[in-house]
Amino acid sequence: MSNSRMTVREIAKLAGVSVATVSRVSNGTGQVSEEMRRRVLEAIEKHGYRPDHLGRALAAGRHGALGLVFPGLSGPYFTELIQGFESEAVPSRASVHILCTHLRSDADDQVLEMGRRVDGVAVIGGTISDEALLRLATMVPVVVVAGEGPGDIPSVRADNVGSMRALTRHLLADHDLRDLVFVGNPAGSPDVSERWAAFRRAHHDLGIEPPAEPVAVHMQQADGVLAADQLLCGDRPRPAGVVCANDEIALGVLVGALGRGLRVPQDLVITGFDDVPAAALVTPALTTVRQPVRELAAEAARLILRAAGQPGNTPAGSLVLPTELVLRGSCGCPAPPTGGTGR
Amino acid sequence: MSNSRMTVREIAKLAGVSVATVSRVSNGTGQVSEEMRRRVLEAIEKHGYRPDHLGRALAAGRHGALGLVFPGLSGPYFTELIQGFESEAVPSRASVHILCTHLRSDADDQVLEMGRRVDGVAVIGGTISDEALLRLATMVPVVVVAGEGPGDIPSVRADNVGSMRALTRHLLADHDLRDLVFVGNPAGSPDVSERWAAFRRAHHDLGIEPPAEPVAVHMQQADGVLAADQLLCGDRPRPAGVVCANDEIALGVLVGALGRGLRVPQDLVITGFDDVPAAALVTPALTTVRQPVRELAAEAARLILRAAGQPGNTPAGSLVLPTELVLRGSCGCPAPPTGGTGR
DNA sequence: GCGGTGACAGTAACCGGTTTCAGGCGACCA
DNA sequence: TGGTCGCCTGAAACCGGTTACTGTCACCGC
Repeated sequence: MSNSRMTVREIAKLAGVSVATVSRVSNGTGQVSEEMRRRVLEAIEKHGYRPDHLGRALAAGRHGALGLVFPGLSGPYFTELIQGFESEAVPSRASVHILCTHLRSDADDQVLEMGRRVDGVAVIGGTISDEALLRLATMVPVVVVAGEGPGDIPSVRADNVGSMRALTRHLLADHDLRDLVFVGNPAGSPDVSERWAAFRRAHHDLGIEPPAEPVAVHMQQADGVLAADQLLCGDRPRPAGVVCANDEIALGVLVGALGRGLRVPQDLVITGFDDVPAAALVTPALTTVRQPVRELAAEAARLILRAAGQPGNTPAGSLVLPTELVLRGSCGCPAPPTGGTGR
Repeated sequence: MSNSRMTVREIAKLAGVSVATVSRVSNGTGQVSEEMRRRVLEAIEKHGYRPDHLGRALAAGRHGALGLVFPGLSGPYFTELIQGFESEAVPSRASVHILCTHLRSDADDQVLEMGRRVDGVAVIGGTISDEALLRLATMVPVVVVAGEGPGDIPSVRADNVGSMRALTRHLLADHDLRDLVFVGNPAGSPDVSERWAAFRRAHHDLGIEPPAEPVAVHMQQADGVLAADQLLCGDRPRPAGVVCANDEIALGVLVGALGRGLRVPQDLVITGFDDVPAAALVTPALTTVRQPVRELAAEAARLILRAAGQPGNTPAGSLVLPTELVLRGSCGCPAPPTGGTGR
């Protein structure tokens, strides 16, 4: 195998056949005699020929690629998302292009540029403007993940409302807690926005006045530690429970609380959202909501692949995947049977 | 703007000019009279024409894309890596293809396939076989990140040895600790392998016998919790210090230790590696080694872009970025001035 | 008036594949 | 022996851009 900068025409010449035959052999399409096939394969093998993706894609009118757009990478949620998406795309021989719009002002343009390089795009909710989303959708199939798209752009998301409402109700009714705070920034993502709304709703359901404002922080563990600083430091009365927008924040709050010598759940109840691996393992184990993140992304990839495969370019309707309330020790529920992993 | 499935030739016909003129206008190259330019721009605007990336790339003989290959996504380290890489690629109008080989048996093939779709690839050390790496390098410029490549494949990595040796020496000599354990799997990645070797080396430097085996776990927080279970649970004598292969493991161990009522650093010293944001914020703050992960990845992207820009396809030599020992409370050093963030 | 020059536009080749279509050829049948 | 049919092969068109090259025309100086 020499240089791989061989073209069909060169291989054809070397094998003494036509380019059509080389193409047929390398794709396994059409009828080719044994003798021809042997000659072609020999030449291909000898020179390490591999057809160029660009030529192939151009002829096929298909890029063989999917795009994934997200605001920024933070924590297990996004890594799960990426892996779920990727694991669905790769077996379909589609490569995965990522675009991380994080704080970039020209995000919309970059997304549109991506639209010319892939066969379909999954956009995490709240990442780009509705206008850009709509324009993108005129170019390629688009799916919004964890959020809702404008127009009839389909979406794939988890059931935030049901579980968060159940979780909050559990704290308020079953554990008879008052003075809950919500940690997370509703303006930061559609998911958090829904969770905050459901948190308030659960209060109203029971005729309890919810807090007026959330503790608006970002979504990483460090932000949870900061929130703990803010909530537990000195002067203000300590809340009875901290309902966090995700597990990472919750783990940060947990570390902050334990580091201050507080006992969880006796002195402070903490809950998360996502059920990341660490949630089951910390002491006390974290009460949270299990969300099928990987599946969510895989479903998005499937939708796009299906739509890209058809001429009609129309991804089918939206999808809401179920979530599951996971009660563990950090809300005051008895810890599971033994200190088992629960993984 | 109607459908974007317009071609140069259609636009040319609509504007009453030749394709060459359309191309010149849309690229801003060559000389075009004001009148022609106006007509073309009008047609482009009216029909929402955007040149197809495939045709362009084919003509240019360049994909306009870089690849990034990693074993699996876990934690802040990889998210930083991706973001660093991406933030360098995007301004150069290169899209980023990712490939997550995680447990896939056909990883080598998939990497070679990627080699036909991009202008260059960065591979995280220890992700694919040396053979695949060498073949990949015959197709496109390749850089190994956090590890060493076979042959003359260039690499970009952080100085693991110097800092880990200094850190271990600090624990042994300055804090006079014995019975240190190392948590991390040297076989899992070149980075950990170097850190484990440096940990042992520091022992030998001082004539102290290092532990024969590391506590081999993966690199996530949950794995740290598991390691804590294993190390602190009951029967065996508790080690004096736990040197972790990264901060996530360390945070897991910390949570595990605090959850058991141990005091850190009085009862147990814990150190990490990476200096993730949470490291400075937990109580006690984590002694660790700061590693410029984002810069590492950005440097890799720059190397590849440079090599891809030249015909010679030869990325220049390797690069070792400096790291920095960060002493905080978890090793027994006095906590920094106040509880400040140190971020 | 003529040759030279510079600005601009268009034709056609090219990038590297796939695929249509037409034709050659042997087998088989009447 | 002539006619069909089916299998195989190759020439050429095509995918959607870019660009080398050719040509036209106006304007300039001598």
